Amino acid sequence: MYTIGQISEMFSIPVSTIRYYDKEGLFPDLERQSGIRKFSEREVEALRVIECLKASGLEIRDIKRFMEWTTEGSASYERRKQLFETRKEAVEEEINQLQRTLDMLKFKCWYYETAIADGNEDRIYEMLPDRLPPDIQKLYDNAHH
Amino acid sequence: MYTIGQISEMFSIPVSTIRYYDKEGLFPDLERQSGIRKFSEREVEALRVIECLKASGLEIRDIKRFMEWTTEGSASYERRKQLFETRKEAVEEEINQLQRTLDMLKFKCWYYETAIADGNEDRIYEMLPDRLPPDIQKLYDNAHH
DNA sequence: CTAACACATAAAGTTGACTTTAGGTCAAGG
DNA sequence: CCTTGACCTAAAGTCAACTTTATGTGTTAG
Repeated sequence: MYTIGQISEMFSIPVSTIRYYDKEGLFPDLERQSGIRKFSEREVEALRVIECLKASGLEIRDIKRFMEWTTEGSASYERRKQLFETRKEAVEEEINQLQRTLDMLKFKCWYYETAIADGNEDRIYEMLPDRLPPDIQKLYDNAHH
Repeated sequence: MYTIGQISEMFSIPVSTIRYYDKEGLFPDLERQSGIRKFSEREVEALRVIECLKASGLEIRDIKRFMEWTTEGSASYERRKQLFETRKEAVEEEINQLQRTLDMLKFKCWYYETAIADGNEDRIYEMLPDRLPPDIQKLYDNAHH
């Protein structure tokens, strides 16, 4: 059993944020001893799931819905699985998007390295849009539509 | 030359958002003809950069600073390159983080597939925390610190 | 005994990135 | 001529996710 302060330490999350999560219903079965929250391993795992679902782009109110499902036992296995499948696809798409962003950033790094070496952007303009060095051309094409 | 409506179409961004970007100073040299904004290829490329920097996690006020640098010509090449290098590292870190999130999600998908097959979570609890199938163990370990 | 801590609440405030609203100009079509 | 549609502005409103503030309780250390 942990206090809110210990959980805060453990996850490097402010105490106020954990109280906020509790207020929003993210710990449906959290116990209390004379008003004081007592966090068990169940809540520790819940917080890991909260961080995961948050990182996947889910909003607090939807995380709350999920946490309510966990109190229904085996009746909600299918819904819970569906949620994780959907989140998995969303994160895969997000990673793809970031990969394209990364290609644009790499292109811009090359762009300014070249501009610094030349003192101007003239030579780059002559190479644009389809006479760039092969590896750079790939980045450029991937990033520009 | 494009009107704000054409740019809105081109990028699938609301007109109000483009006006907001302009108000925030993201198009430092935007021309106007009797009050009406005229977007050139320069602004089209600027908007591509805005989307890229936004996706990299940069805030509007910092994107504004970058756009001001572009009006300084070759004097700011070094600063601009530095910014893209930093953003590149931030996005690489973000992708790593999302990869760990993805491993957690894949683990949870397996978890509920197994729970659905068994009708309960008993067998999973017996495998936790270090007797999981090898490929699943990898996901679990990667996701749990 | 009292001061310092860790805990608690309710309610108000903050932040960033938009979006909406209310009002106005101007050119073209029926 | 008058309505429609695309443009304009300034200012207020929205939303999610916290954070801060003001106030209070209960236990422990000097």
